[in-house]
Amino acid sequence: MDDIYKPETIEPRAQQAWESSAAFKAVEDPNKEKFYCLSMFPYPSGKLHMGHVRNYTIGDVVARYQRMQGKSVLQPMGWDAFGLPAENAAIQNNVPPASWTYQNIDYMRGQLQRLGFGYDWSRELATCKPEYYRWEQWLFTRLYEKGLVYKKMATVNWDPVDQTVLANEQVVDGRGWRSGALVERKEIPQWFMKITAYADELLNEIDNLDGWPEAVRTMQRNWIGRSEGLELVFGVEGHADTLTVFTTRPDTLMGVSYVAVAAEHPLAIEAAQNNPQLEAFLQECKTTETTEAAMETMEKRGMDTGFKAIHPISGEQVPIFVANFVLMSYGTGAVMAVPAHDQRDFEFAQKYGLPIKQVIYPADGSEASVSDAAYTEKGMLKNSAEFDGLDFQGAFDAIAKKVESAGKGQRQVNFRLRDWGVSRQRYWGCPIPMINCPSCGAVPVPEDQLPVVLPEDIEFDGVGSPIKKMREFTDCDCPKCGGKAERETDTFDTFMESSWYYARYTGPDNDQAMLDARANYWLPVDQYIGGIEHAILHLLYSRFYHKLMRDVGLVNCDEPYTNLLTQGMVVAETYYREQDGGKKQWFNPADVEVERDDKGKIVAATAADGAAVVIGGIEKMSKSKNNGVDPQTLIDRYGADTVRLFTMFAAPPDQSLEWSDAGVEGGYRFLKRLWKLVASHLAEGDTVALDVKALNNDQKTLRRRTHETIAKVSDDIGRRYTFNTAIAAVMELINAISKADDTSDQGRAVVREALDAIVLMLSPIVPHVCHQLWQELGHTDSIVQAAWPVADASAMVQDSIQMVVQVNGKVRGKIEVAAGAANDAVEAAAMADENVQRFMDGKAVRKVIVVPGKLVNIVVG
RNA sequence: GCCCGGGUGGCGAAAUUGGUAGACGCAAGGGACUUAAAAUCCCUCGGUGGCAACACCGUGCCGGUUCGAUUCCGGCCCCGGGCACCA
Repeated sequence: MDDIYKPETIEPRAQQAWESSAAFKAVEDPNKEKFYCLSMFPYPSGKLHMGHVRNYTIGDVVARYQRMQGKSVLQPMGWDAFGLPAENAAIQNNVPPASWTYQNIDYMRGQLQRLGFGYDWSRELATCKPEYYRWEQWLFTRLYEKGLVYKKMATVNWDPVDQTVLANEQVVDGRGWRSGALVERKEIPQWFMKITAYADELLNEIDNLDGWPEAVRTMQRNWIGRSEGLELVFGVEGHADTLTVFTTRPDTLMGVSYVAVAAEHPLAIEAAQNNPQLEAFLQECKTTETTEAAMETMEKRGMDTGFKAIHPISGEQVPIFVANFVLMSYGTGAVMAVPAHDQRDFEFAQKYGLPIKQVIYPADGSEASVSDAAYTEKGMLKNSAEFDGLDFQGAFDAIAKKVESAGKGQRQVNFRLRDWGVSRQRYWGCPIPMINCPSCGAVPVPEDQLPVVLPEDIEFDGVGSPIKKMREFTDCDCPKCGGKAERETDTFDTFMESSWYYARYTGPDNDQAMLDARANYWLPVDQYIGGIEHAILHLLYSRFYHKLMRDVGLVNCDEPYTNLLTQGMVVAETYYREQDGGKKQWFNPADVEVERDDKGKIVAATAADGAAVVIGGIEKMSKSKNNGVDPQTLIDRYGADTVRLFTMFAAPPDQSLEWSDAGVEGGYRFLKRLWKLVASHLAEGDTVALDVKALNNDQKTLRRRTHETIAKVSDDIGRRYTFNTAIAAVMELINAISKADDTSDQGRAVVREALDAIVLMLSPIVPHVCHQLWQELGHTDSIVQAAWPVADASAMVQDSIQMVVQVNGKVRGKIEVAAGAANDAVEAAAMADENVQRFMDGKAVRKVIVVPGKLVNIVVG
């Protein structure tokens, strides 16, 4: 055996062995337990970043571990290939988005292979291929027939200079990122999927997802946001129209002092016709960003329309205001305001001199002022006419009954969750398979005309999607009436593709159907692994999609992912320089020199040109912030195993990982030690068979540590997913072996048993070096298929154990007692300890707590 | 602003169910080997005091529950993620 660790030799050799034996080919074997291990597929942005390496290493460790448990494993990989960055790159490099994407896929596939991940590459898919997205189009037309798809007006960011729709990411401080123009809100017709029709099921089944992190389940529950309330109809004085609002606090109804409507609301527009000031305000409202964060943090402003709303119970007239925080496309475009009991309404009322009428008081009769802030607790009603004295629920019921019988409202369950807008006015996406006919309206593309193929050979200038002007794409005949019609040129939200790819991996070669029987062998995914940033949107959309596919008969389970591991982000420091016009130029950490204070904190930074850059704070590694660390450099230098080892050792998987180059070297050193340990053991010649009855105490101790380590590592990898502590445990065992200097036959046999176990336990994490070491240790099977080691309980029995003795909760001594010693014997031994005696100091013993096997606490005083 | 996480040595972290705070590793310092360097090996390594034994302090901050709190509860500060068109 070569006594020097040479990853550059052993890694390609191991990979060839796996490839030629088709080691990771997934087989639908009905006689084996299946395990579907899935990592979130990457967007092919150019090259792998550390977040990918981390994600895919975790997945590969889990998949290899499960294979060693004897299961039939599916671990696939593919490409989330549609998206905005391809369009940006197309403009920058003057290359069509398709060829840019395909080049990136080729490069990144090579990187994944270089890292030795055990994927079944025969199942690889790319979402930008018609063979993939045709089924998405097919499902969409089925859902249209089922009434789960509809079109309505919705708000977008409009760049008035470029005459194009912008993504939220393309709006920087309220301006278009390319034109710099003030971005406006615009309402355009868009396609929606009725995710709200599944809101109840999506919410209720969260209770069953006990393999998911509690944080994600809570976030999803809050996002869906079920609330029970009342829909109320306000009349409008001198007007035929009415205003409908929803409230979860009908008990405060008698405290309503105004109603607020969106700037796009018909009443607002009507009022503005003879009011230039109001018209100017409506125009201003159009320039607020549409993100919820922007809406919630901006200054709340409004203006009186002059219209009066008629209270559904009192008949009192209250002013109707236009408010910049009400959006036409969310809910009914109107809200009722109770300044005394809602903080936002309170601030608005103070600003515009509107009445603040308190109608809720603490039930215990104490005082609650509304002069400085709203009183938002539930309590008892006053100043509410016939409802005085009722509590929240009593008032809710009474008011509901009253408005229902008057036909002015009804009880309603409302969800925060809104229907999913899937239209995007962009080129590089899946064409929406609909046709707009002047006489028939929207008509789905018939199945025999699918797929609607996105033209890939196009000129791309970045101002609008090129297919919108492409007559050969848009011109078509109406499938219904045969007349001239126009094809839809919007494309799907890219979340559509990522919502069902996990299912397509089970049968990616099927050109007759979206899914087949293989889906029901593999699904649901047993372990899904991906970034915490996907905790809500992607995971909720794909849960929704799974139910859609179930309800058209394609899958027979209810949820797509049984267990979920949300890995923390790989974060790094950001550096930038502000340019003219407020744009930021981002610098990669690799190109920045930093100055640290004596505590190691970064205090100043300079770029390669020697001039200072601004320290932008630690953020998720991303292309837009240019703070990614290129894993390729490390792979080239140390090999795949070192990179895999370090990413798994540096932090537990669900925690965010702050990148630092230091530490990788330590991983490399560890692998060299491991290699040398095996090499020097083998150099001493053959070992005899282990005879557990012939072991001396030291040999027993080392063997006990081996089996304790097996137990711990199995638990850490199989149950806890704390790979960092698993690696630490193996390191401790290796340190123990290195210290042992026992050249006797049985001494060497104990070491041999430990080495076999170590190589097996490390093989999911550092598979290349373990593949080689396994062979060197004389095994003829491939370690990929080898069985995971099992801890021998009889080897872990201990005769005596150490216990801690505390006096008043502070450690004052340690005692050695027989395992399983009785409490009073332990207590007596604790009292006898010299240092313990010193601290008891003749004081009265008030209490003694014995925690068997752990500690004794003597309370004196 | 709202929802969800996190905060422990110089650094990454460990402590799994309320029971020895700092395992394992990195960096640093000292030593061995070497003509030298690299590599490797050994030792030290939370702070303060002490020759030492040992003592006191210490898990973002303030308070509480408990024999005992990094862990549970209340309040606050800071950092990260998400907020529906980045993926």
